[in-house]
Amino acid sequence: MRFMTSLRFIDAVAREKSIRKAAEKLAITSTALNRRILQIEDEIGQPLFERLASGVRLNTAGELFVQHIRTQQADLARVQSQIADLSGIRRGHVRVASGAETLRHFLPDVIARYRSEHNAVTFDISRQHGEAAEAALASLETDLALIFEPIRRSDFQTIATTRQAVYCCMAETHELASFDTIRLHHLLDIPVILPTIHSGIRQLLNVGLMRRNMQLATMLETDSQEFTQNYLLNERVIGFQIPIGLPQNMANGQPENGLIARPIDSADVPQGKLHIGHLRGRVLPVAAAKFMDLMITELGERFPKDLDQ
Amino acid sequence: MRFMTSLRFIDAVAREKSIRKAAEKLAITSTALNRRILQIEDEIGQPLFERLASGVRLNTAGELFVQHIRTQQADLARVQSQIADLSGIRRGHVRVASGAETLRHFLPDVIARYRSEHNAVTFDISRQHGEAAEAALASLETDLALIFEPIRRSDFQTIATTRQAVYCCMAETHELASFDTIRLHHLLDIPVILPTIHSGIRQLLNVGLMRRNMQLATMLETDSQEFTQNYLLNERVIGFQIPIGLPQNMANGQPENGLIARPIDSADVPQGKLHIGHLRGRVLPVAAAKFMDLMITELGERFPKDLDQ
DNA sequence: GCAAGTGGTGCAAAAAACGCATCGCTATTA
DNA sequence: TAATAGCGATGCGTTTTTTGCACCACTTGC
Repeated sequence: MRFMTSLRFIDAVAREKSIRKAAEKLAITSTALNRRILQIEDEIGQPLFERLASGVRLNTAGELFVQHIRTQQADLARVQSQIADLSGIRRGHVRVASGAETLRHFLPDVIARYRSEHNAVTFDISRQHGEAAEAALASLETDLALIFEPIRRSDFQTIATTRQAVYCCMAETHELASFDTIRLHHLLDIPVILPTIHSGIRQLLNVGLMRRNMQLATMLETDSQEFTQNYLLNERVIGFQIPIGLPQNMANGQPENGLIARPIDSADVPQGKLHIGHLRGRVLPVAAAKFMDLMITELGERFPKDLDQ
Repeated sequence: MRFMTSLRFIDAVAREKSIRKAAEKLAITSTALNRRILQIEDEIGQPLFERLASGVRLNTAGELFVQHIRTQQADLARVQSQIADLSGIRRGHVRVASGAETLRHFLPDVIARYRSEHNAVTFDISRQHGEAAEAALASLETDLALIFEPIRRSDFQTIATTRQAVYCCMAETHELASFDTIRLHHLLDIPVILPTIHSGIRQLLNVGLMRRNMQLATMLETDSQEFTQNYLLNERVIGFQIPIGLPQNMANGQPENGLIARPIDSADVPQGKLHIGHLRGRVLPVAAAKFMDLMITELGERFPKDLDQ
């Protein structure tokens, strides 16, 4: 899109906060980039950047203008997507921001299912905790977000939610594997691996622990699910997960690969909601909108009783 | 705005339905314009226009793209307006579509009042009946519309209304000038000048006449208020107007320049509403938003009892 | 006080846009 | 049916714009 070039350049400079750095990324010389910016500023009638010794920074006018550029880019993408949709083949690009929970099973499954019908559509999946995902929606860096509790910003528009209880994961030989439901007091003195405070799971656990004035024997804190799952096989520790992050068999209580999952009683730790949504007021590109529909369908199939639309 | 050139050109071709005609308006050769369009179509990956022997016409993709261009232009205007507003001087351009009623006294007064404070703001005032004004809002050719009954489209967002009774205008020597309020049956066999069917006044009159199963002695039908006002001095005919279209003295029942106005009893002809509004969902440029505020203020001063917000 | 950054500028080369002349096509008109 | 007028598309030489190089003026950090 030739007519977008100058605008893309300004966006890049705003992100890099430096003309020379942006020029390098854009594979042109800093002088050409500099002059494009001066030209736009001249046309606007006011500077968009403050010049600092260490680079540049958007001024108020620049903030307004860059916001315009980003909404404009997003709208152009939507229009292109709709136009591509006219010609039969669904073409397009979908950007999803999500917490780690959905990355292992849910998103791969849904994307495979979607691409089996529309293989011209491409994806960007970025792993981000809730707050960052909401910011990415607002700056139009992503189209859709999956956020597991809590929703912070009012400009996040939830399209569907599904209730998810917190599960304990452990080796199938673990002493707690014999319970159908885990109570918090069962976990006293049992070493646990906790997700970091950015995770909704951790925040729900904290609510339950505060209520009971309890503390867990935290042996390790990590954002890595891969680490947690693998470590559980080596030691008699407990990890935490929500059903959507588990293989379907494990979510149903059966063991898999030596691991087993058991829900925590919802009287001890409240259930949370996984939100699927987008930026309020945005019209999504066709591909993104259809992909969201499919995610909701898939959620309905996996958790028929717990889906809210 | 150099980066908008290609987009403006496409918009122009879409409006003219001809590359050569658009080129003439844009003061370039048809060949240059033709190549810009081919280039954009190439970048989009699909044609935007159907080529006919008599010119070009937007195809479906083109409709989508041109709609994008227009919203983009409107949003850019808003951003420019906000940026200009940052530097203290309010600068900008306001486009108003209105029926004839407000053109004689109300709009000139309000614009003069506005420009006495913000003389860098410029205006486009286009006279259009309700339906066309709503279409102009939807295609982003105008920012604000003043429409006197009825509102047809659901994407028109009313911000304020004021009730307006239909008045009879006549020479002050006219036999009906002695009544404080005119009843429809007074008008039997008295020659009248009617506004055309596009006018809200005409439509309200029709409602009253239908109810009473009456017909007026229509001597002439015209959209021109200038004609009507001047003709009333020459013959014993009646014209129709709403208060906002009258000098304030006449609206208060006093004669002016040999003419006088008397309201029709609202039991005979229902009162109508003058709507001030814009396209639903649009964020107006600063100048337009402030101008709308001032119009509403002015309405409140002129018709303190009849304003709804 | 020097080195390593930054954004800005003069000038020549490269690239893009433009205007002219002309083609091929279609609908209208004689 | 043949001539004509109007349309968009294209080849080519010219003009305008954009780019890259070399360099300046300036600030920051050591």
